[in-house]
Amino acid sequence: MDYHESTIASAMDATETVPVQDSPVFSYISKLSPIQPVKEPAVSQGFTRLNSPPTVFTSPRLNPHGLSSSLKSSQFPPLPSTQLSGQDGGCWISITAADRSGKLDDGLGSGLNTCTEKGLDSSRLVDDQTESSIGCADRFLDDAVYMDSFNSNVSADSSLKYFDDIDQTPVRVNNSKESAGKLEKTHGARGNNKDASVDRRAIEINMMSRDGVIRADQGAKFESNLSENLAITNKHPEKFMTENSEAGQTGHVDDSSYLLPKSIEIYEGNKSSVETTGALDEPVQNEVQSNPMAAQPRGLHVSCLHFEDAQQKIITNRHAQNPSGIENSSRILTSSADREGPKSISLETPSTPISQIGMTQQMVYPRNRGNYSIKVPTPLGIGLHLNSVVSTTQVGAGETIIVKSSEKDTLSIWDEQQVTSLSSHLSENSKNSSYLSVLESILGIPDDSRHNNDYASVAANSATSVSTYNVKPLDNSMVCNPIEDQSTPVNKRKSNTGNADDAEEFKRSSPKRKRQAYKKKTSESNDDYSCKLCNCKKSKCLKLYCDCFAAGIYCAEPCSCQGCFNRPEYEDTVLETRQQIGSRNPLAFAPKIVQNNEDETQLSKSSIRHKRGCNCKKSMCLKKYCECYQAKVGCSDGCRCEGCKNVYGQKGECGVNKDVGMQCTDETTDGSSGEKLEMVESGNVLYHTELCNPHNLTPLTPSFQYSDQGKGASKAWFSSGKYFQSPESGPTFGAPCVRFPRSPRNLDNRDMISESSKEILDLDSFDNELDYHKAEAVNDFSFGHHGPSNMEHLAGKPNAREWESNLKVQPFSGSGHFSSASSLRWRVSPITPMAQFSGTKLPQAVDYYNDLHNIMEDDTPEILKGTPNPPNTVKVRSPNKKRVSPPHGHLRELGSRSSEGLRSARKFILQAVPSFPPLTPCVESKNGGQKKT
DNA sequence: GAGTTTGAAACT
DNA sequence: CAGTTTCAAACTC
Repeated sequence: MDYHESTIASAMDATETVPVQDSPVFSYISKLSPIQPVKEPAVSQGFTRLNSPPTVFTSPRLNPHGLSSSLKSSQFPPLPSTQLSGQDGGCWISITAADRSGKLDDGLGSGLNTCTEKGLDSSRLVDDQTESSIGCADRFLDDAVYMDSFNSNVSADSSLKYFDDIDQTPVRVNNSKESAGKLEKTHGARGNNKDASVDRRAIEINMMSRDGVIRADQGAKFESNLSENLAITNKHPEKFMTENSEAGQTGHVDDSSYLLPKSIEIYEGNKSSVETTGALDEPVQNEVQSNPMAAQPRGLHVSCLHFEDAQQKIITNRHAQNPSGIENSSRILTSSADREGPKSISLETPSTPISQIGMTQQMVYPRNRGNYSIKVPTPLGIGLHLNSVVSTTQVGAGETIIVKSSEKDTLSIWDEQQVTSLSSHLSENSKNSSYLSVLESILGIPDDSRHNNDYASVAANSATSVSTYNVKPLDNSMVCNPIEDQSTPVNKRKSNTGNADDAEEFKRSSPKRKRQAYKKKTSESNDDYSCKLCNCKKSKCLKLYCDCFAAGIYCAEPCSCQGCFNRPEYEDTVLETRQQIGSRNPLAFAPKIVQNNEDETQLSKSSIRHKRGCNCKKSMCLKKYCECYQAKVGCSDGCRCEGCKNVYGQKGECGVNKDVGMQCTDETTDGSSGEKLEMVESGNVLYHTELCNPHNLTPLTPSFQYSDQGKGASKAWFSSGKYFQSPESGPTFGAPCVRFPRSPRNLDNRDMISESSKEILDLDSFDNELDYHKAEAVNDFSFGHHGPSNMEHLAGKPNAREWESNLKVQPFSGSGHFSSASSLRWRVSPITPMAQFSGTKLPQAVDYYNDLHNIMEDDTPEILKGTPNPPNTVKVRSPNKKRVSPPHGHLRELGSRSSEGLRSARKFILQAVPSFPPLTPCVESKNGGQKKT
C-alpha cells in the first residue's frame, strides 16, 4: 500500500529547535496553567456531576470521557491534570509541533488536552457527564472533515510513545526525524483497554494532534496517522504494540516543509505502562498492510477534528509565512514536550483547559458556509479559548500571538503586552474561573456576552466566547467583535468550562431548564442539526422516537430522558438495538435530508428534500411537526402531506428535475419498501447526497467517484461533516453530531454511519457551498456511472485531467489504496481552492474508503472483491411510505443488471454493512450501494 | 409547567 | 400493506 510507503516526514529538526522554554511564550504558557501536570486520579470524580454531553463513540459527540473530562476540567480549572486521571484514569495530552525550520507552530491549547477515562463502573452520572462531553467532541469531529489521508506526499517521522500505566506514565508521541520510523515498545502491552474510554482517549489525542498539526494540507496525514495510531493503540494496545514492533521502519522524511507535531504526551492512569516509540504511521501501516482498511475506521471520528485543525493551521501558517514578520510560529499551548526537544513549548496547564480545548473545538466547529477554504472551525477557550486561538509566536523580541478567529478567518496578533495580560489573567483567574472568562476579559468581551445562561453557555460559552469574537489582526490591539454564536449544538450540550459560577449554576439548573436553554440556544444559533436532546420516557432511548438515538448519538446530560439506555455504558445494547432497527429498516438511521440533483448545474436548495417525505395532515407542513419543515426543506412529491404549505417548498414544486429527481418520484424500487430508490443510468449522475449537516456542508466540490471494484464501499466526506451516502447505507452525512459507538467487537461498527437524519440542512450555507463549487459538476458526486469515462473511473483508470486539476487529491491516487483495488476519484473544480481540500477532505474520504475497504476485506467474500462497480448509480427517492424498505429492492435492480454472483455478493454486503451510522463522520459511499450491486 | 396536538415510529 | 397504537416532540395555554 502506498499508504505504507507514505510516511510522515518529521519536519522538525532538532537542531533548529527554538528554545521555547526560554521564550516569553513559554513563560506565558507556563503561567497559563496554574496546575502542575501531576497525574492523579480524580478526573471523573470531579466531573461526575458536571453536565456534559453524552458520549458517542465517535461522532457528533466525542467520547464522553475525554471530553467530559475536558469540560469538567474546564469547569474546574483548579484541578490539576493529574487529578483528572484519578480512578477513572485521566490522560493528559500535550502535543508540540514544529516545522523543520525550527518554527514552532502553535495552536493555543492544542497541546493541552485532558482526557478522562471513564471507569467502566463509573456511575451513570459520571457517564452522562462524560458522555456529554464526548458527544460534543464527537460531534465536533464529525463536523470536521476527515483528515486522515493517505497522502503519500506527506511523510513524517514520528515516534509514538505510549505510556499507559497506573502511575499515569506520560505517553508521548514523538514525531521527529531522528526517531522516524522507529517504534519502540518499551512496555508491555496493555490489554485492559476495552471500554469506550479507549476511543475517547483516542479522540482526545487526535484532538491534540490536531493542534500539533502544522500544516493543514499536509499535516492532515500526520494527524490522521497519529490519531489512528493512537486510536488503535487505545483500542488495541496489544495489537498496536505488536504491530509497531513488527512494523518495519517506514518512516520517510519527505517533506521537511511540512510541519508536524513534534511530540505528544499523554498521561494516562490505570493502565499498564506501555511505551511505544515509532513512526506514528507504522501502526496504521501495519494494519493497512495486513488489512488496508483496518486502520481507517478507528480514526474516523477523530479525523474530523483534524480538518478543522488543519484549516486553522493553514491560516496560521499562511500568516506565519506572511512577510508580516511573524516567522516563528510557536504553539502557545503545547505540551511539556520540551522534554523531547527544545522546540516544543510545554504548557502544562490544568487538565481542565485541555479538555475544554477539545470540547471547544467541537463546540465551536463552524459550519462552513462561505469561504470554505479558509473557514476554520473555531477552537475555543483557553482551554477552549487558547485552542481556538491559533497563535503564532514570535519567539524572541516580543511574544506575538496570532489569534485567529475561526469565524472570520481573521488573524490577530497579540503583542507581548497582550500575551502577558492574558497570561496574567489566566494565572489569576484560572483558579477561580474558567479560562474562558479570562480570555473574554482579555478580549474585552462584554460581560453580558460572555456567558449565556443557557445550558450551552456554561461550557459552550467559553468556546464561543473566543471563537465568537472576531479579532482584528495586526493592530496589536485586540478588537473583539462579537460574532454570531456559532457554538454548535454539541457545544451547547456540553457543559462548558465557563467559570465556576456558571458551572454551579448550570449544575443547579433543572434538567428541563437545561434542555430549554439548550434548545433555545440551538434554535437561536440555527443549529438545527445540533445534537439532539431527548425527553424519552418509555422508549429507553432505544427507539427512533428518541432523537438522540435516531441521530446516532448517545443521550447527553441535557437530555431529560428516563431509563435511558442510549449511553455509552450500554453500548452493547445500543448497538444491538440499532442493528435490529437497521435490519428492519436499513435506512432507519440514514439522514433524512437528501439532496437530489440530476443536473449538476442545479445544485440548489430545491434539490434538497426529506428522504421519506412527510405525512402531515393538520400542520400543513408549517410547523415543526413536519419533518420537512423542520429540516427546512421543501416538501416533495414523495410527501403524503395534505394541504402542504411548506414555506421551503410545497409538494409538487420539486425544484429539481422532477422527471429524474428522486424527490419527485414516487416509484418504489422495492415494492415492499417504502424507500424509493432510483437508479440513474443516464449521463447525469445522480448523486445521492445526504446533507445532514447543512452548516457543515462544505464543499460539495470535491466530489469523487469511487469504484470499489468489488472491494468495498467508499465513504467520503466532502466537507466537514458532510457525507454522501449511498441510498442503501443511508447515512452519510456529516453530521456534526455524534456517532454511535462503534463496536469494538466487529467491523460492522465501523460502518455505522453517523446519522444526521435529523440534521437540518442549512440551505443558505448550502448555496454558498454550491457557489463555491459551482464549477464543480454535481455529477461527480454520484458514484454512478457516467458512461465510458465513468467506467474508466470505476476500473480504476484515472482521469488525468481530473487528477491534474486536483493535485491535492492526487495523493489519494498516489496512495496504493486507490490505485489498486479501487479507484477513488475526486473531482474538484479547478477554481476550487485546493487549500480547502488539501490534506483534509481527501484524507477523510480516503479514510472512509479505507474503512470500507477494511470491511470489505474482512467481510466481503472474495467474489465480491473483484466485483466491478455497478454501472448504475443508486439514488434515493423520498419514499412515500413511512417505513423504508431495505435497499433490497435497490439491490434487486442492480442485481438484475448484474450477475447472480454479484447479486448474492451485494446481499452479503448489505448484511455486512451495518445500518448504523458510522462512528465516524464518514460518507457511506455509494459504493456501499454499488457494492450491493 | 401541564396539557394538548401532531405525526413519526412501532406494532398488529 | 393498511390500520392502529405508542411515543415524544412541538405546541398551546
